[in-house]
Amino acid sequence: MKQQEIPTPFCDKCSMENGALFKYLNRDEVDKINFEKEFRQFKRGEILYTEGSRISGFYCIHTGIIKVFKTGFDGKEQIIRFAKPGEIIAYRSVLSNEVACTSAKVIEDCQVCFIPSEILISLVKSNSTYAHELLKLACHELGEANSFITDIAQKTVRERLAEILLLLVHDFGLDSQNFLQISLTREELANIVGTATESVIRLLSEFKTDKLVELNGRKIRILNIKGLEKISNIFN
Amino acid sequence: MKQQEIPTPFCDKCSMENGALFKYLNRDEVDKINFEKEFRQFKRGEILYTEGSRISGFYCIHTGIIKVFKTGFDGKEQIIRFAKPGEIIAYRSVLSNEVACTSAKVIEDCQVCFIPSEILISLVKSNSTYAHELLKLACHELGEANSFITDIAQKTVRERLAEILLLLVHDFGLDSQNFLQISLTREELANIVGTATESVIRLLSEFKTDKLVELNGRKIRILNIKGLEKISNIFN
DNA sequence: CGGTACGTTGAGTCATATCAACCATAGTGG
DNA sequence: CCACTATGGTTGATATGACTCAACGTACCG
Repeated sequence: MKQQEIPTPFCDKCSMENGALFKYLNRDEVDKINFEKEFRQFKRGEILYTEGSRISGFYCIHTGIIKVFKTGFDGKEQIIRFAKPGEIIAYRSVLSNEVACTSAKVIEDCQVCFIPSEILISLVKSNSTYAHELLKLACHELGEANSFITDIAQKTVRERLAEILLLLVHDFGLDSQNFLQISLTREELANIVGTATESVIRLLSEFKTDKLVELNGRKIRILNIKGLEKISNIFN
Repeated sequence: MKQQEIPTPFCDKCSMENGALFKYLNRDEVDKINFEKEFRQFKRGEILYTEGSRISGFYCIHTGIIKVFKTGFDGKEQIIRFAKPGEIIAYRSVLSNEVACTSAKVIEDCQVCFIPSEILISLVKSNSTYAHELLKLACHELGEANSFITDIAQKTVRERLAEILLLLVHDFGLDSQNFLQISLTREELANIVGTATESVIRLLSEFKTDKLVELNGRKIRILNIKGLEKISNIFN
């Protein structure tokens, strides 16, 4: 009953256009996914899966934003990445057949499709172009992880914060008034940068005095991209 | 001529046994690799490839140890991982078709096989089991990268150094007298941990006073694994 | 024998974490 | 409707881990 209230998203459309990953599937394969997939909705704060659990499928994001994070030994979150519409999460665990190495929590209410592991595995086996695309995706993420490691190991908190702001601009964009199109708590920002909440607050307000950003609670307006680039030492 | 002086390694043997990756290939595929591959030798300090360059193939390590690292914007190395016999490097760039995001430098004299990109790509296309294994490898490395990010972001240098020592024990083992089977400069250790050389020196000598290790130049003798585990807060 | 690379130690500095207090906001329940 | 509580944001004071700089020791190498 409930399923009729919620219009099931045009997943084949979503798949073919949004997610670069699905455009290599043929009609039959897309039909199979559409048949097997399960549509789900989550609200901010809800958890899709947690670190250490065994995963029975992966998620394709239709709307909303999800944060993927690890929990350090003292309980502090380290945000690894964000997933937005068109992207998939949990595929790492499915493909490596390991337990989840991260947890996933909703940042902005989302609609997702849950697709059973076997589908992904069978696609890898039957569609070599698709397998290659998945490899590209995984290898690309690996490259990004390597950069992130180097940054955290070598840059100051100040540099990293500037860099993360730019990364968020790149990934989520700005609205017509240059407000960042993703809204995070200071704590979440700290958990990306890998620092304390108070440090983020202090540095943000420094950026504000330097006319690099404007602050309105969680709304961050980006005033000077060049300035942030300079601070972040972004070009390697 | 020179090639006759150096006995070409039994790469199909090496391939089938050492490298988990190659055991999924059939006779024809192994033959093709053996035909196309190029045997190469490098001495400590030599460079196999550098960050930013386009890669025309990947390397399979037969003997020796190679460090894979990124160069930070101030020229400081961040070691991402070590590659040892049976492992492959540079596959990330080949598969993602991106320029190298790391450099590779010899730590211990090595013999490697260089295998052209096309071979790897064609294997991915023709052998789905192999593609799946590569995916597992990449996804597994991704999981390790995520852990490393969390560690660097949250743990102290002291904790990380202890953890790295344990990781080296795990990956390279101890000899009969409990000496670590890989020899690194203090600077290299620092470049894994993500700290300054002096900090590594100071912490190592603290570990020594605490009877956790014994130091003999680059030879490190591990005396108390449990103690190091305790310091490293290793169990997440 | 001088040169080069590596290792060690000490002293001083600074960025960042920690601790604590306080304010703002919104949701809850009596 | 108002106190109540929880959550998040901010600021200040203080502590300290880790970096930097500098000097010096050591070992190997041609």
